[in-house]
Amino acid sequence: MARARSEDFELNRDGIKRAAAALFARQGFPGTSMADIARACGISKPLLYHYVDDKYQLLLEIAVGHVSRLEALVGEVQAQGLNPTEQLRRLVARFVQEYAEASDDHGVLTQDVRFLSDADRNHVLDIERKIVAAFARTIAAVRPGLGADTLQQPLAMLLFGMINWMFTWFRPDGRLSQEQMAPVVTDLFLGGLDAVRLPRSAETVQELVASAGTHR
Amino acid sequence: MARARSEDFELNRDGIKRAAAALFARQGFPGTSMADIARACGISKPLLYHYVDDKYQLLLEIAVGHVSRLEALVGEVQAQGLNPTEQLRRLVARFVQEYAEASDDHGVLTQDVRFLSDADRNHVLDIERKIVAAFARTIAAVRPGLGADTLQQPLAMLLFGMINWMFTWFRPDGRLSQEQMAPVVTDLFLGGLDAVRLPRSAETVQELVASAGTHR
DNA sequence: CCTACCGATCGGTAGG
DNA sequence: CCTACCGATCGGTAGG
Repeated sequence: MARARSEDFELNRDGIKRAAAALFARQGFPGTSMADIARACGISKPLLYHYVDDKYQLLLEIAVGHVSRLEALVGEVQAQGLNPTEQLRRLVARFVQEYAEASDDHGVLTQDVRFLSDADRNHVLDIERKIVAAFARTIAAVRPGLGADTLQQPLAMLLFGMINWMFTWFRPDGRLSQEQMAPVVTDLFLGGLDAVRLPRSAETVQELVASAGTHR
Repeated sequence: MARARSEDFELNRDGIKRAAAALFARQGFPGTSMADIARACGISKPLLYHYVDDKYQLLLEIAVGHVSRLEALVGEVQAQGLNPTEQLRRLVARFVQEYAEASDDHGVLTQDVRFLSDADRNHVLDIERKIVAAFARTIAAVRPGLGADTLQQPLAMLLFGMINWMFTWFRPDGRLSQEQMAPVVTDLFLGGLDAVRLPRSAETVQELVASAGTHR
């Protein structure tokens, strides 16, 4: 029966993608050979090529798959109708959880997107930009007024910095779990939001320097 | 005269290291060939090997050089005798400045340390740990009491997350300069520090779950 | 005529 | 400071 075989094909294909993601995350895309991936799966290289067209396709599917799940996650949280603060808290918690569950995919996304073609990379970056924009809108709703167009995007990136960077140092066997770290991140961010002041624009700084010069 | 040639040798060597850092940062260590580096320097591959022993040596010197400059930076700031808050503000400002000036070295340090040998990587990580410990002590001095041993290290890593991640998205030609972003980061972090609560320890959570189970 | 799968090797290029 | 090369390994595919 053709259907049973097809199921195995997809199952094996998923296993290969998971093995490839683990190796890409550890060794980088150029540092990983198809022979490495085949060895990790316990199959021959020709059999590996039975399941995937080439090495590049693996990278593309891992990156697009992960970023698409993150995009879906944003939609789920938005659909819950929470107030801005609770929505941000929920977004951070869900992202930390997803990163922890798909840490290899996360590593590939943050390290190896540069090896995609321009078109494919832009596709991934477009989805990432949508996600950042959703975070930025939630941040603007939490603290309206303060430099909405200037600061909300950089603030969203600082928040992503904390949670993205977490998975370069975080050890699951440490004293704190991901579930415990997520609220620490959100508390720190929400608490600090009120302390942030809109900096002078670069142009204003230059004007001040210029006018200070005339007073010499 | 041998001395004149030696000066040129070191100058050329520095140029090669800067070119290599730019390529490693862009393409990764395994994705960069010695031919790439020679081409970027406008020299032949054999001449490149006149200046450096091998590809690995370039990676090691770039990583150790950068992390050593960061360590020296910490010492400089500590020697200024500032109060904890001002010391943290100064540390962040100087690190952001150093990252901006040595963005290629920074990219290599954050992406390619994994390709060092165990011994060399541990040497680099030891210096990094000293730097993180210095930040953690300053944070503990700013906000004493709250989970000193449990949270100060993770909080330092969250701070590093914000400034390390900055250089994956920051564009120098954008609306905000590094000089403007540094105080935003520090304000956000210092302002949020008071909002952070010590989470229940993992053990306590497990005890609660276990005792909740007995009440069913 | 299909798939699943092997040992061996292809044309090119890596670091040296 | 060049061309010319090496042992090995790369991503990908041949025949069977």
